Amino acid sequence: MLSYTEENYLKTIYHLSEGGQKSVLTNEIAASLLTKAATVTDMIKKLSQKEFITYEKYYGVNVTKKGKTHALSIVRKHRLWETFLVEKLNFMWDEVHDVAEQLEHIQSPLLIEKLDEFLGYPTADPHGHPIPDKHGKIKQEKQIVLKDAIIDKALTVCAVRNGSSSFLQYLSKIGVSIGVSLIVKERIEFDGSLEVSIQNKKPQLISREAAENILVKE
Amino acid sequence: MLSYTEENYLKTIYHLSEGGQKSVLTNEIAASLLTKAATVTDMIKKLSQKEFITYEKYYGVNVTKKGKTHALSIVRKHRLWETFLVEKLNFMWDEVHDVAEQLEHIQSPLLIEKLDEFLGYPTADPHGHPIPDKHGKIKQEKQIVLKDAIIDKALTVCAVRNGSSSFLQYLSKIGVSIGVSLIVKERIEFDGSLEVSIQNKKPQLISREAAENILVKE
DNA sequence: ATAAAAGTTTAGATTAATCTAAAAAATATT
DNA sequence: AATATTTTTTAGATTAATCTAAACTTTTAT
Ligand SMILES: [Mn+2]
Ligand SMILES: [Mn+2]
Ligand SMILES: [Mn+2]
Ligand SMILES: [Mn+2]
Repeated sequence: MLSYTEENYLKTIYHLSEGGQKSVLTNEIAASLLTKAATVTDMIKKLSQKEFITYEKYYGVNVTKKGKTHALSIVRKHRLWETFLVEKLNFMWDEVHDVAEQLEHIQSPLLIEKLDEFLGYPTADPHGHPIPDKHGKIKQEKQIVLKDAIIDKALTVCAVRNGSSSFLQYLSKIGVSIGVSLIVKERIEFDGSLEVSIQNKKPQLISREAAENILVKE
Repeated sequence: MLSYTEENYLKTIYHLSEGGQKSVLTNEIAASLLTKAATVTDMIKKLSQKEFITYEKYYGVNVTKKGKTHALSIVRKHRLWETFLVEKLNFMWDEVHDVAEQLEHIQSPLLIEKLDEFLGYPTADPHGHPIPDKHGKIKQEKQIVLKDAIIDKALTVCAVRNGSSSFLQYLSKIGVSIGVSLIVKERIEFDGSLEVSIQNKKPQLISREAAENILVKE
């Protein structure tokens, strides 16, 4: 139905549209995919012609119902594969993204059904991101950005917003992973960094930058 | 290094060159890949330019050392994935080929290392085909085509030569799978079909066509 | 309200993979 | 040995994905 490349564009557009209801702009897509605006314009035309997105010239694109369904199936595959790599093959959580980027394009509904079953129908991937079920339904927990958390309240890490190796390796180093308990002890006015106790250990500083990329629940 | 398409051509050329030492001809490749001779000629030029094969105009191609190494790594991936699908995800042996055809192109040496370990370093895939190790070494058992087997000798099925669903489903139906014991009771002169006892049960007829596609050992 | 800047689209090329039809070479047949 | 047949290659198109440069629209700043 869609080529490998078209799928990557659709998934990216879907992710850029998540949350806000503004249209997704050509340059945003180009930046995400490390490609050029002219290339994006061409692809946009193709995807809108196929009715995965709607497109208003100069004003950006929106994902259609059909587009969202397909995008969610790609996201589902990506996250199930990431889960497989970590749970079954003992990958580190910072090693899985690039491989899943390829595996998400494998076409076989039976494979995904059976993989899901083999993994015990997981609802979140190794980064805490929700895995859509086979109908595209996402079980979303209420989560807060660590940066905005209340002082002295017991929190649990539930996801990361950034899947880069450097960030994930940094988190591993300071002892942060999904499910770990945190308490914010102090917010430093000057640079927005936080003093955080991880698993009730001696508080340590986490930069504002990092705190913006850690999601927690109460 | 090689595109998805180039890998498919290289693997096909490698398989066509297995056994014999004759050059592989343009039309053979075209037939295997359901493509046209003109397309094959172009691809041959590309692969020989990259030194995966040598090419003598009008006389066909041969796989180089470098080409064989790469082809074996694709075959290794294909067969490891097939093994995974059957052993871990409970696919039937006739359902795995098309998915493995896609999975064999995933690029990640780490993934294959870990998959191999997860599967316990298997030496044969669900069809009895040998899985090259990470150095490309194949552990090949001596095997006989059932058609040529000696009458009344105890045999064990070790591989199939044809991976088509229809053939594999037929085999499942008559109770033939890898490891099953067979005894050829009689060879029918007229059409070359064989009367075979499967797992010591009442002998039944197997066509010459089928007997040419079953490999056994003593 | 203009003019400048920023963002987007169009025009024109390029590369990979494919095809059909024509030309060329090798093989088989008389 | 000459001719016919088969096989292979070349020539010329097409489609997908990409790029640069130029043209056009929208937004921002004077
Ligand atoms: Mn991808
Ligand atoms: Mn993830
Ligand atoms: Mn393949
Ligand atoms: Mn196989």
